[in-house]
Amino acid sequence: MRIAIADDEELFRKGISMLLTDFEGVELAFQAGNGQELLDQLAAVETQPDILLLDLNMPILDGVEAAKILQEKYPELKFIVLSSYYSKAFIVKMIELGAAAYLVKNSTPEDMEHTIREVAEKGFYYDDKVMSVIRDNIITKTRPPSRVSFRNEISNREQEVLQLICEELTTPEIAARLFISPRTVHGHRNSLLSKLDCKNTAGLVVVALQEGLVDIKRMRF
Amino acid sequence: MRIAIADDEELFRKGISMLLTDFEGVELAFQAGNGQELLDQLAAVETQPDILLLDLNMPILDGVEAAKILQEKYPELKFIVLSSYYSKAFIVKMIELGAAAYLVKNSTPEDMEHTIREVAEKGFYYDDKVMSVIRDNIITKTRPPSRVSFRNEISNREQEVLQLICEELTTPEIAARLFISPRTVHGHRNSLLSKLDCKNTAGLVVVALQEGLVDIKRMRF
DNA sequence: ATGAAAATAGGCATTTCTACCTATGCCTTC
DNA sequence: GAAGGCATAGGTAGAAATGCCTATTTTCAT
Repeated sequence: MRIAIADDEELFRKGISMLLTDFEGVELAFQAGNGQELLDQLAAVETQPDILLLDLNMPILDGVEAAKILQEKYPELKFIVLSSYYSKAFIVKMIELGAAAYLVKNSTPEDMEHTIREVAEKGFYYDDKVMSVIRDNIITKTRPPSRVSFRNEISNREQEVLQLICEELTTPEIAARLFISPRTVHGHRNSLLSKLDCKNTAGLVVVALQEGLVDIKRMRF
Repeated sequence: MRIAIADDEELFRKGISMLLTDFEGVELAFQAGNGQELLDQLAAVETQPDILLLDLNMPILDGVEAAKILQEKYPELKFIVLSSYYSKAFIVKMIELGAAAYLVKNSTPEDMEHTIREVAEKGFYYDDKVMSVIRDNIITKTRPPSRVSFRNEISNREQEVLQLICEELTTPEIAARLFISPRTVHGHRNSLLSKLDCKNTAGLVVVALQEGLVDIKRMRF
């Protein structure tokens, strides 16, 4: 089984390489320090690696962008995403881009070997944490806006206003859409800022998207 | 742990009941022969069951319809879908409706016990087959809209400004952070609005998050 | 070295946002 | 029936954002 590594940290790459050599039947295909190098190497080698360990944080061409290209040009290549943290947004994004697994960097070597072997055998491997994120994502995405965390705290009207803010409407536009006074929209916006503990509109949108408080289907894309 | 069963076949229900009594710490809450009976029983009992085994094929009110109502009225109730076949469409549908697990009827008692225990402990359990269906569904659902990446269009400085906007900084704050004039930040912000085709800050944040143009790790949560 | 793009910065005008207030009518819950 | 939450709406201010201009310097590639 040939494994390639794409990570910007030299030391990390070397460390992983050492670990991989200890694994039965595993061979290092090549290493890359950024997404561009990775693509260059993939284009250069004659036999493609079976599995790629792909770091999210890389200069020049990062993991997300690299994954988009991989999905297009090398759909057969199974890649395991390496990241420092469990980030909801990244997990979802990378799974959507075809990631075979999502491995946090402070996992044990045993975790890594297990992940690699599962990916080799079944084509993918999602641990409990990742599955949980995926499940949340499926359920909240299809059951439009309905969630527990902040969902309990904000009122229906506030949610409507939040939705429209995320759809790039200004206060007067929202007022017109909801047939209420702009001042009322102000009030709801202020409640949202307070309840969601934000400093400005940007914060509201971040929280709304991260917490699934709005219906993404109604938005751009 | 109290478990309820909803299945139209008397013999199957009895058989499952017998099996359940063999499991450590498991107690039968009640049985129902169709969806309507299930809802009646749920409304009647004083203490809700912890887990529900829900058959898909039932007369009067089938599993799918029952699940919709369960999701609405008893969102806390974890239900395990029982079905005769692995059907992609059903798996996807039921997971969307909040199913905690999908168990085919010719599984072994050990499989069933394992599923029940995992659901009790983690809140859900998807076996390899189910996971595979979910994965296919996610990837194919999100692949079509292959839109252009904005990554290449925005400059480094613009990306930095975008990042800080998403971190809820105002223009003067961003200017101070980057040691440049607020007017320059204005310029970058305007370029972003233009390049990303947005109407306001809210739009910028939406695009930034959806397209992964910013480092989520540096943000709230 | 010439042109293109990026980064820098400003003027001016308007709109929008945010932060303090107050206040009323309508529900539901206790 | 009192209390509290919600939706409604307004006053006043100042801060921020947005639009539409111009202009310089740097940087990079042809």
